[in-house]
Amino acid sequence: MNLGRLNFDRPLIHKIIIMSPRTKEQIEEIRNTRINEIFDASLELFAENGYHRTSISMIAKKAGIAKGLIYNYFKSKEDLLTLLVIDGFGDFKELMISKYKKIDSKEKFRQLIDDSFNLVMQNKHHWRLYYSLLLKTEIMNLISNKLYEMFMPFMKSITEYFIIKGSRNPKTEAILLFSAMDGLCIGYFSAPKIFPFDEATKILTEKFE
Amino acid sequence: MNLGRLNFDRPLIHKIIIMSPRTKEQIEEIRNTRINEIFDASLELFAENGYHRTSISMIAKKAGIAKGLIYNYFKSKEDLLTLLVIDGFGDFKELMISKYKKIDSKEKFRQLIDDSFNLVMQNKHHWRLYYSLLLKTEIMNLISNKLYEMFMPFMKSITEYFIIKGSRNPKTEAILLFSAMDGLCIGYFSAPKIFPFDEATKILTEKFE
Amino acid sequence: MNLGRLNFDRPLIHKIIIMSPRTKEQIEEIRNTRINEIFDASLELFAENGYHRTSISMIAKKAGIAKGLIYNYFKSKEDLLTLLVIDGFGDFKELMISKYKKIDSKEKFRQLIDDSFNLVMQNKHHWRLYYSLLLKTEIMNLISNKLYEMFMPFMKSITEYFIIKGSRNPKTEAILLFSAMDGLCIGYFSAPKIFPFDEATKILTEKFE
Amino acid sequence: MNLGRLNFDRPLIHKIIIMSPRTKEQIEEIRNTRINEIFDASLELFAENGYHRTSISMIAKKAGIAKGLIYNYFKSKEDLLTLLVIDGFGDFKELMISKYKKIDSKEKFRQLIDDSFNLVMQNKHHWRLYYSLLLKTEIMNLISNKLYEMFMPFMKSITEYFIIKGSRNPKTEAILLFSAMDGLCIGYFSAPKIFPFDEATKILTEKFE
DNA sequence: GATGAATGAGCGTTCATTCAT
DNA sequence: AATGAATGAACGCTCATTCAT
Repeated sequence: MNLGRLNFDRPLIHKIIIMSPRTKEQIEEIRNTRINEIFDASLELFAENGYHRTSISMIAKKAGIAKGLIYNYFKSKEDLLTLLVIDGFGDFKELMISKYKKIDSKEKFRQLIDDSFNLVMQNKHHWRLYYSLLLKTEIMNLISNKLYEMFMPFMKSITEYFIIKGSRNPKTEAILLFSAMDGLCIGYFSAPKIFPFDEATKILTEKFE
Repeated sequence: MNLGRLNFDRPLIHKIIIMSPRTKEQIEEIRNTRINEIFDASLELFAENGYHRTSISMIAKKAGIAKGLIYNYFKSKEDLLTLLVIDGFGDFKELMISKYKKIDSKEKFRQLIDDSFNLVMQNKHHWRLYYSLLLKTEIMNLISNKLYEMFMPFMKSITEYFIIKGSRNPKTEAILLFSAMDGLCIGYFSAPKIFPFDEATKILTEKFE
Repeated sequence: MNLGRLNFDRPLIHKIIIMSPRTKEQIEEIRNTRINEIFDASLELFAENGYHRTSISMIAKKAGIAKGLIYNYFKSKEDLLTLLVIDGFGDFKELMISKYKKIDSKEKFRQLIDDSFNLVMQNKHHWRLYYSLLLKTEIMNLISNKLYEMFMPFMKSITEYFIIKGSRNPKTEAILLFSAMDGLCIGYFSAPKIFPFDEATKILTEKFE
Repeated sequence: MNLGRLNFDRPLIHKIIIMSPRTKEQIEEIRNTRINEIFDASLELFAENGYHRTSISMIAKKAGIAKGLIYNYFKSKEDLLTLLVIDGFGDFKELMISKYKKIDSKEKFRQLIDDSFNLVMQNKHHWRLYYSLLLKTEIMNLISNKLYEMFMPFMKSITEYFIIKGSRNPKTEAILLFSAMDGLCIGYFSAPKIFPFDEATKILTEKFE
């Protein structure tokens, strides 16, 4: 036996099977999926029961995850709420920017009102939640900046339309229209089965166009 | 007899008190006073902090009574809430019955709208609370009968006025007006310092009168 | 039948058996009893397991009460801890004030040291707890004022004794003595079965007297 | 052959990576580096916030590694703690063995005390941590053997010195000195800004030399 | 070796409600 | 009628630890 032929310092060449950690992209994808699952579960529960009567446990159960995981993605229940609300305005914001920067005809005005109400009806959970928070000062303070950013384009376009129309007080008339639309949505959400939503929106449009 | 053996410090198991006689009326009066004290305290605290952030302890402290006593008058916190809300509509109901059974002129219509908004402004706490509950299904279910009783006279008078005016869809137009008024009030409560409430109500009246 | 003879307005005389609410004294007594029960349970558990490893549940269970009740008496777990620690210094404070305002002989100095160590041995739980907190900055900040008030008389008397003895640096020597005593106690608590506490305190006294 | 039918985007179940060969030494080196990074991060955080208020996440973040990796090197958080404490005594142990096996003069005794305190001041984080654990029975049980091994040479040398000096109870006097030193260090760590550490250590030395 | 998403037990705390007095 | 001590379920949240990758 000649041990001298063996070189113990020579690096051993292995083939090592290594479970690589997930790539950043994979993690990003997981996170997005999870966040959306949490959003979906929260939105439904908040809209159904209200914020205070919905517990983190309920959300976790509905989303099919462990309670603690929610805190990997959101700092607190309140943080989840505000991000959820803001997230829900995405479509509205986009619509305003892409289509209604300028309203120069009665026809376009009608379309704006119509599209707005349609968006609400397509995202009922979100808008119901939003309206249920309108009088919660502490929540509104947290998202008022975002709300301003969201609704200002709408208000601006409407106001300009009323100026063109020759309104005596275009700004206030825009606020009134806005409030009336809110009132209709709230009325609808308060009693969806019996509220004559479509007819009422039609009359509203006629009164302001 | 050895009085020394009697322990006068021994606690009395029951204290039997011979009450100064109270008539049923006196008792009723005490109850009403207490209930109003509890209502006042609750209303203020609910308006300030919201329902969930107001505890029974806080209400008791503010009303100057013991926690347990509240349960002599109300079955539960929710029961207190619903009775409180209903109680606050008293003025509105009375006004509708006494003054606006029949609206037969533009002038009277204007007065109705004006008086309604004034009532809201005079009982801000109550109306703020009411609006904050509008989308809480479980609360609304409990008081919907009372609400119907309260608002139906108003709706009826308005609808009749719109019929007289020749509206194509008087009932829906009444609902729209009603919703718009709610929207204005909610808008006002949401941002009382900057909301152009008086101007907006004026324009609203003009649009519907 | 002559109903006219009945006076329905005449107040009805009842004997009403009323369960009177507890008197203030009774309540005060209950509260003191409860507080002491909580103190006893906490002291033992904190001394045994440390502050962080002792949960409010454990304290409640040991005290034989419901978890929530602890919060009727203490604002928080930290509040309980600080009040508990301060409470435990009562004897020491009293001893210093009543007996050791002035130390004018070697004999009295010996007695002071002896009495101090005896107090520690008589309230082992308290002193063990205190020493276990010495390096917890956030706790010490909360009670440092009380500690100052507690130990200053001791330090003052000792310092004066060292001045009389002609020490070059009486204040620092007092601090050294104080620290050495702490060191002995900590050493004892760290290994009570094998630490030669009595012999060590004797030598300590000889070195400083 | 139809390559088009192969889905190259299909995620690989395992990624088999052929590692560049690593010698055992290299692996060992990596491990030591990691362990020291974890030690450094832990020591600082424990000293800053205490053991219970420092989470594994915080340590991982500070050490710049992933949470899970810590469990490759330590069985548990408590395991990390004990190994960290023991590791920190290295200098002290070495000093005792190399320089103070025999103390045969007042001069050398003074040097020992001085060097000991200097070591503490040079490794404040470590010693503060050690003292904060002195009364945690469950931790001390885990490291008592190591502590014995660490401090016994010190105790032995001191005891022998006191024997030479003709002390009546050299062993207990050594324990007393040891405890007093601990007391001084704890006093210093408890209030580093105002504690007269240097003066106190000088007086201590004089009393025992 | 390295990652960080995921778990779930357990924490301190709150509070509507009960009940002996 | 009135008191407030007492309860205990439930809450939001933390974190040591695991494990698929």
